[in-house]
Amino acid sequence: MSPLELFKGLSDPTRLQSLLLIYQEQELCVCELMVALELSQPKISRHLALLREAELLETQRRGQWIFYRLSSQLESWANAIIEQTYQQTNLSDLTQRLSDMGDRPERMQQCCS
Amino acid sequence: MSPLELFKGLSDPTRLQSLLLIYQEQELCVCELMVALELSQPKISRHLALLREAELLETQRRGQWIFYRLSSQLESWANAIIEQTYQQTNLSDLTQRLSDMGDRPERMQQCCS
DNA sequence: AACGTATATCTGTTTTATCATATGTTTAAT
DNA sequence: ATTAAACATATGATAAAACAGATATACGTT
Repeated sequence: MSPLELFKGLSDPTRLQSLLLIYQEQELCVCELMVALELSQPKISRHLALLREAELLETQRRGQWIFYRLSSQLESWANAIIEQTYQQTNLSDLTQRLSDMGDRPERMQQCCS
Repeated sequence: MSPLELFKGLSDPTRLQSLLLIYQEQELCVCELMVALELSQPKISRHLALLREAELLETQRRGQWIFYRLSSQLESWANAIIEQTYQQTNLSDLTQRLSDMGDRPERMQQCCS
């Protein structure tokens, strides 16, 4: 992945917020992002597909949910840029709506942090 | 300047290369970027105008030339992202064409480094 | 059947490229 | 001094391309 592809991925508010929130939460599914960003399902899904095609995100299906997380292939410079951006961004509204959300899918136990 | 604006600015190859080369060289005028990137004058000029409107670059006229450099207002997180991107990018072709260029505008003496 | 997600299609908007031209500066000629 | 030419850059207009959003629908799982 090149810097240009990273910047294209992050140059849209839906994608930027989605990626940063996923970064913060380790992983999220589409329905959680819909609630946090207050956007329609196809809109979220379409932007996540772009981030996945850019190899910024990867997916894992667990039951009926598809969880998105940062690609495990991400190089360190890309991680550093995401971290710096995260430090610079206020996600409190999104985080709030996420924690107010009912019926969130259950997570696997994080047995070995 | 927000992360989103920075990423929009850097999400085009002409703008990304121009900005990184300016970062490396301290300052450059349009005619130097034309040679280094092998692109037309209006194309370079337009993209630089966008970067200036995004407050990523600032300009200074000296004689018939207009020099572009990184904005002195840039916050440190933005500088850090640019530096990381620079480390990750190979500008040797551009740098080569720049140093092969004849008739480059003269620089002020850098008296006090 | 119900739920979560993806995708196709169409539409409207934004972005980019190109050509022509305008602005401002320097140099040279008269 | 004044004018003209040459040069560097910016910008207006238009066309082409890329992108984003909405609705409807398809797919896969429970």
